[in-house]
Amino acid sequence: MQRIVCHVDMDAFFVSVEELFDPSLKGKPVVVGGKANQRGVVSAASYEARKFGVHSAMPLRTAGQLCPQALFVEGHFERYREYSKKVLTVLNRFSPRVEMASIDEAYLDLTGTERLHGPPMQMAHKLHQAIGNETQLNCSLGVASSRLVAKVSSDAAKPNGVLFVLPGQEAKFLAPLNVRTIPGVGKKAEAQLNKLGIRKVGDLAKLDENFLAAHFGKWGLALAGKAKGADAGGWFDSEIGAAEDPKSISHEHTFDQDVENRETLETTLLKLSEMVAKRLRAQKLYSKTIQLKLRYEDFSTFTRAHTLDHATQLDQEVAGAVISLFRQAWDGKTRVRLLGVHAGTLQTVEGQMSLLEEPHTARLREAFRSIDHIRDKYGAASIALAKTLKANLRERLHDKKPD
DNA sequence: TCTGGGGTCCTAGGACCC
DNA sequence: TCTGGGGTCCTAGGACCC
Repeated sequence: MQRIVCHVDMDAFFVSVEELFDPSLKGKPVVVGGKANQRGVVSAASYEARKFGVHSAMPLRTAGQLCPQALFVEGHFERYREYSKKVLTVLNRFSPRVEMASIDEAYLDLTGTERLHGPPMQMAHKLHQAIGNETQLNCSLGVASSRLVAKVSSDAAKPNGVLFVLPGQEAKFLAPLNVRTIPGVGKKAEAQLNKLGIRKVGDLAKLDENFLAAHFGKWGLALAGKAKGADAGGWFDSEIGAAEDPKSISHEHTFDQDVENRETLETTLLKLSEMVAKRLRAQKLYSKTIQLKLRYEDFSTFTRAHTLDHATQLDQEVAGAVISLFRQAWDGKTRVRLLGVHAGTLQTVEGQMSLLEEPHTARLREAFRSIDHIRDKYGAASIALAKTLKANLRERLHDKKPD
């Protein structure tokens, strides 16, 4: 049976949601991400702001210079998650195989739904209309025989359009587009391909796949397939709607001003550790590898990892590992721009643990579970964990006292 | 222009084991 | 004194995506 994939991409999603909460923003240049003089980048720009050259990932200060009259607003991720769920609810009516690929885009497998919903093009228009009616948001849809081509075509359909690439027409559709439009080809890869005289997807499709494999290895081989419109291995080749467990959970923070005060830095690491551990517990996951991320004032960035002898979801164990990595990594002088805490190698059980430790950590786990509960109910300020944790850690790390 | 925060996947070297 | 081959785990860094 002919595979049919639909990619749904919300138009200027963050901006459009903000407009629903504040209709006075409509029709104006709007930048979501923060104030024009803040550290940070643009999360989303309205089409009016884009006319001035503003685009996402651009530093806010640059956006402020390009378009001083733009309205700069903070992002509200709870709102975006709420609207993302509304979109998903609509999608679920159209196919049993749906997958959110990020907060503002999704894939639907429409293969074999024809008898229920009509031909794919008709169905795509019905879906487009339903999303508009039920969320008050615009989106663009791409329909094709692979995820890859569906994604590229939803982009070509913007704004607020629907585009169907007929089976057999994939290579023809892709040929005139820049290589950069292929997902996975970023700035670096584009430059390397350009150096070889490859600019359009059509140039790529003409090449022998052995040539690409010789130049770019495994990645080049997949690229040869993508140039012809195939999902060609990797993430694109996975089945739609086969939800996978997360591979990592992390939080990071960039300071408004670079920091050299140890107290501030370590308190920040404690907060980040708490946030990470709380999410581990919420998702019933345990992490074996804890990683510190450190970025200095000159933007040089380092990571340092520690693998525990058992997987954990406890604030104290995450924080303990991260603080000790930090004390080994930081010279105590260089000003710090960013700190991050990352939990990797996630599993659903604690796994091996020494028999001596077991009863102790089981009690701790209970304690933290109730703390999470109280926090959810009364807010984070109700329990000042950071302070007590910090005192604990001082003992453990300095005096090497058993707790 | 002065660069967020949350992720995924890939590579490559070294340790260690058989 | 010269030295294989494969597998897995760990660590660090980088490209890329939204």
